[in-house]
Amino acid sequence: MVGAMRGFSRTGGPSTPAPVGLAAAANGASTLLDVMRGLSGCVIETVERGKTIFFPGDPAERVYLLRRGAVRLSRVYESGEEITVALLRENSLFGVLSLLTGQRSDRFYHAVAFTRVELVAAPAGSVRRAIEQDSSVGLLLLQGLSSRILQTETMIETLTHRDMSSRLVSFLLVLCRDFGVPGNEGITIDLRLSHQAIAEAIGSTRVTITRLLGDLRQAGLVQIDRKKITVFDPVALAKRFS
Amino acid sequence: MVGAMRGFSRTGGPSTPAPVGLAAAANGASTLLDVMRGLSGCVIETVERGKTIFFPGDPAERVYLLRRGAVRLSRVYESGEEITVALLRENSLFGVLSLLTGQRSDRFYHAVAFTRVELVAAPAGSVRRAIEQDSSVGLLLLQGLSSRILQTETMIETLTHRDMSSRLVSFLLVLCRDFGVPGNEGITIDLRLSHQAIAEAIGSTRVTITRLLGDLRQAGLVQIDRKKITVFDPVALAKRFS
DNA sequence: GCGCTGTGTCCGGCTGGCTGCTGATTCTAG
DNA sequence: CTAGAATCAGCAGCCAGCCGGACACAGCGC
Repeated sequence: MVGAMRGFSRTGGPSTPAPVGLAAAANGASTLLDVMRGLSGCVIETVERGKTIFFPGDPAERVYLLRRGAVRLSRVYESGEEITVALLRENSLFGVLSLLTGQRSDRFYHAVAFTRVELVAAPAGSVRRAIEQDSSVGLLLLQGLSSRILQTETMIETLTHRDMSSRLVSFLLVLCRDFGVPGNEGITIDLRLSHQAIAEAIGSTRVTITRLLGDLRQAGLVQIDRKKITVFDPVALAKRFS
Repeated sequence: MVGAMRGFSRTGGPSTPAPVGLAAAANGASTLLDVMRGLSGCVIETVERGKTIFFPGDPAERVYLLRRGAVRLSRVYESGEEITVALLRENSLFGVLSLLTGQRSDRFYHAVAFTRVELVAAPAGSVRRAIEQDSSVGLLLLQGLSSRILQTETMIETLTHRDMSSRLVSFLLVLCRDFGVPGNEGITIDLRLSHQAIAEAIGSTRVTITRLLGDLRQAGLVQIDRKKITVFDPVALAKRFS
């Protein structure tokens, strides 16, 4: 399994062969992206929709920053069932497992490009060194992780709703927050979502999602055009909680 | 609401009035606890079981490290319903919201001491400064947050199980990992858990939990003595997934 | 053209939520 | 230490919501 086709196209190291993580240090207002790009051993990758970024069981040696697109983190069970643990939006950090204990560890999630994706990957050791050499790096990473935690906790909130209707509504609102682009008639979720994908994210089944989405559409709350969902009025939708 | 009884007992600042976050810096092998204790403005608190640490709406200005005990992070709805977003174990970092954007923000969770709790609280600004002055601080905090993320994601996995039986089993295993103390006849979860509390954590109802726990007990998989659950054999329990 | 993936719909069956009640246990205040 | 209050646990019955499986069809890519 390890080493199977990855569908990557590497565009070499950092655009400028920066001196180990000091480039970004100079000004304090630099972004996470700048920092990551400046790391030694950093690689900028483009991954096509549906291709794997890492498999469960792969060694965890790099930290990723999602620069563009969406990534799905999922758990695969022996039964073949697959559940989505997180749908990462732009500027999310992932693969942080590698930052933990010095001892070598393996991925247990499956990371797949949910859309065409651009990401920056840096070796964990390199990240550690950069932090030691430049304190502002640590702060930026910390903020990145903090916002990941908040996102994840919102998702937990979504999942503890008892009835599927509330769960779906709550999930749609999360998606609006993370992937929504405002249009003239509401917020459009910029992802091509199949009912199956939604079901895997909120712990339901395809059929149920079809039914509930149909209800929402008939109620005039959402619109679906070629797998893209538009929420007309998030506030009105939020009232749909049981 | 803000400023209501908190049930705190503050034991002054850092035991030694350390120079702004440099104390812990000296040796690289220091712990998160050492770091936090060394921060300027840091406060060590003891909170009794059931007392609130922060309310939703309180200003988010401090970062907490849970030194001893368990903390429940929950969301309170207008309906009066309350769901548990996280059950934090020892050495968990929380209140990280305050690290984010420089602009002032407010808590949206309710943090309650689930057991008698000892915690270290430091102002966000102080944490930021410490990171800038001592790079090793950033790394430690990062590792703390990383492990929080992994915990949270495990919880998401638990919550996406469709049938309540699997969900409960999965949750019990999480609790064993986080709060389990090995005994001569299995692993005992060192928390006094009411059925209601479990229900609020896994999105179910009190009655269902009662029934399912009864089933597990009758199957000889767990034992419950005065609200403390003992799992005889986690491996056997894990086979209980649908 | 064909196959694949995704959507829409129907139905039977059962899980699990809801309500109401009772006895047990724990907490608190006097 | 005890009495009363509050929380907790267990049980039963009812019913809706959701799952599982199955099938037809639409759209799209190859």
